[in-house]
Amino acid sequence: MSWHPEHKNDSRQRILRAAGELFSKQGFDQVGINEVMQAAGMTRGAFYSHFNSKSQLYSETIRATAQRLAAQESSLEQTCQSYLSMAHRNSEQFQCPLAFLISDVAQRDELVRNAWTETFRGFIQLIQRKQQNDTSSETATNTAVTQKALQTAVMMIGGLAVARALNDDELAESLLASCVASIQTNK
Amino acid sequence: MSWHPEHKNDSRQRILRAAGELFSKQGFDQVGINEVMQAAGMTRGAFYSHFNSKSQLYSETIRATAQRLAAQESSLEQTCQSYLSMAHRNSEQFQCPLAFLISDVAQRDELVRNAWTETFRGFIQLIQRKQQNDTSSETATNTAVTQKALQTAVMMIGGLAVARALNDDELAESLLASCVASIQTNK
DNA sequence: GTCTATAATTAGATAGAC
DNA sequence: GTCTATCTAATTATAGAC
Repeated sequence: MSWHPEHKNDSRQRILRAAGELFSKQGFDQVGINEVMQAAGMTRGAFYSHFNSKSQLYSETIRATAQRLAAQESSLEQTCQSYLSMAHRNSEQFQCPLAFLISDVAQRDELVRNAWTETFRGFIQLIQRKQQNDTSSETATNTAVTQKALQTAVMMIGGLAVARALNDDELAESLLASCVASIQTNK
Repeated sequence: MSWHPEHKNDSRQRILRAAGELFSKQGFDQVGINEVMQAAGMTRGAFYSHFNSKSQLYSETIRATAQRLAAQESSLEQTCQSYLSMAHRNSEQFQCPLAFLISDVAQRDELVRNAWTETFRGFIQLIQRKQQNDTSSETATNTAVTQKALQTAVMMIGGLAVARALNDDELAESLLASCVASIQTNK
């Protein structure tokens, strides 16, 4: 079973995917290494030949999940609507770690917080690129562009995080719609 | 020491205050009952004559902390600026549970999620009252007023939560400023 | 009402066989 | 590289003395 050099990387990717889903759904502390490894089709003992610690798994999970999500290219309007949707809020897979782990991350070590912060920076750059595509020729200053991107990012990440915390589907749905409207007005 | 009928309530309030600070700072799972009780000046065994479970403590902590914060009356502009400040982000006390526990809450039981959701509803009503005080005579529809309040709430809660997650003080500070500007423009 | 002592469970991490 | 077995430490919750 361990003959091919690809095998180790396959196992690693399975672990990262399983961790991405479980951490987003249940939070870092409530998910054990045992649970992650079983979801990845292995047992506890195999974990430490892939990662040094549970904390390292966390930081790499944030980066890997975000990369997977950023790979989907589309306009700002399309991105916002699918990001701020009930489908994303209720999804078992493909949840954005910036929103689903936002308050969880603040309590962790430097490794994890750096991963989240750098992922956020990438998110801002992505939004800036999309906003510049929408408005063809632009006279706005650099700081104004950055400020608008920060506002859009907060509305997206914050809106999804609030919708996820709310125990009321109707309220969550109208809140998400209000966030989409806010971004389109501010465009 | 347990002669006065006020004594039990005093102990309870000390537990709720200690839990409010510790949960916001470190998250629910990373704080033990032992730690909470020591911060409140008691030992582990006394906990269960005040609360039935750790989860019940969590839900009551959210309500109690939010009530304490909502007691401060001021204009929307003042409220936003102190809410979206580095002082609030870095505070050891008086952190808003809506922001500091936002992704933590989504994973908990009904008791906790109901407490957060009802606190959020109170927050929306508070914002609506303040927004109506600012604009004297208003022709806006009810749904438009609610939508604006939801957007303001997401910008406040989301902005503070993102600033707290960021491992970069400068970026956090300019992000908070962008959120304040967004709310003032949308007013 | 608060204490000390303890029960019962679970976690992250390591050791060594294959 | 993955397995089983185990170490050590921490947790929530309970029992019973004062």
